[in-house]
Amino acid sequence: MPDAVPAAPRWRRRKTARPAEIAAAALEVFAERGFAAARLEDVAARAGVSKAALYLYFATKTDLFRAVVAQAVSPRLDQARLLAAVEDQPLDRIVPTLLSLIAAVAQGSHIGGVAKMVIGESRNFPDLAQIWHDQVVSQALGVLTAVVERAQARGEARSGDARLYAFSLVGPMVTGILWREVFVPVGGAPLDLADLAQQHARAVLHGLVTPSRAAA
Amino acid sequence: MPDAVPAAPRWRRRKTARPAEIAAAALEVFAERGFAAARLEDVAARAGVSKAALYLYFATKTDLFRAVVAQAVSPRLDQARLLAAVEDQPLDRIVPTLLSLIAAVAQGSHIGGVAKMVIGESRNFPDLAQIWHDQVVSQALGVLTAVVERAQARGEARSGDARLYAFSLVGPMVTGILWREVFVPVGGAPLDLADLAQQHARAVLHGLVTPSRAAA
DNA sequence: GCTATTACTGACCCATCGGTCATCAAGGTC
DNA sequence: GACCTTGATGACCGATGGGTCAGTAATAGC
Repeated sequence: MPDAVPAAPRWRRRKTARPAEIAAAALEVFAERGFAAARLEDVAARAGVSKAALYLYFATKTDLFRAVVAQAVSPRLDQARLLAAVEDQPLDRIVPTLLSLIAAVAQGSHIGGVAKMVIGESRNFPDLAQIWHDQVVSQALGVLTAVVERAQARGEARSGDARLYAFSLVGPMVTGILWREVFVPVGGAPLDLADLAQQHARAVLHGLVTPSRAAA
Repeated sequence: MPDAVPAAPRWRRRKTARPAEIAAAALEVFAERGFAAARLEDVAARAGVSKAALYLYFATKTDLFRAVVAQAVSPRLDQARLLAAVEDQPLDRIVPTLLSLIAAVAQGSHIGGVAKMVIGESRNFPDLAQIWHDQVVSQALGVLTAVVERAQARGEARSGDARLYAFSLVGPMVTGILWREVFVPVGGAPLDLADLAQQHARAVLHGLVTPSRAAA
């Protein structure tokens, strides 16, 4: 035999890369199984690392969970602020834009999975539900409420509770996102969020009832 | 001392009453903690029975879970059929009725909790998500889709994908129910489902944009 | 009352999984 | 190339909680 082949080392030291990799793996596992049912062994395996290595970067399973949610939240925050910036356009121009953006964000991220997980574990981790509420849901709802109020002030939108109207606007998107997350994997009919955004925007803005018959 | 007081027996034999009581207790615990984090000991305690007694009526924790969901589902099924019966009224009469009914049902039952639990455990118990889909969500969505299609056939509703319109109709209610379940306990602003039903009905039917400006 | 039946319990077993630790080896430094 | 720091590991511990079972006491039948 020739000189021993310099076999690939059994592992490498990658202090900076690890945390993000672990958090990403954890996101997947938590989103699939929920917090309680997720096994750290699985997270470790998916991150290509031993279970003990997790504890070099995260003190407890709960801390890891928090980190994962926080990581999933912060990029969305920026997006929410971006939304807020667009505000001063007529209602029937801004609403389709906002809803389409929600659709796009939902498709290009793991928000659905995180939402599912936060919903499922909300009683066990109230502080997490709170973070999610304060930093994501409440923000988004606030932006929409403000948009509606502004439109009302301009006499452009029907009077009524602006916050409830915000529910009218996002509700179908939220439901659609959860639908895809929960029911499509078990045989539910697929759902195109972009189509939903488009059509729902038209519906809430101008009404489902055909104009000829409308009589508020 | 006089004759021994005939102390209340330490427990009673109540073969027929137990299963329902256990299922009710389990509903509460599962809805609070989710499946994995729920302890059978807690279920037993809340049912006023020992843990071992659970196994006289349910073979495994999973079976108990199934029973709970099934029990929560079947009454709703009837309600769904009832909905379907009302169908042939003008859209702007039937929609407020349906949405208000959803609000009432949500307030008078544990549907919210069950939904939360099914969402959270959907990957761990796909068959449960399926049951819930087939027997509740899909039914309800079907009723709404049919209502919309009928209205479209009468030229009463705007054209478009009837199923997506069904999302436009229920989405805000679903979101509201989850809001109450998840965020209100951690400081989210309270939400009146009846108000939401009322106002949302007006919004989707006749449009958020003030009639004078409307121009589909 | 006496007995047979069985609903119910308390104490136990043991698999799973979060968390720890002694040890190893990658790789920077001189 | 020798040494040291430290990222990483595998084998382990202990608690938790699902599930079991021999025994106990409520009650139906006579």
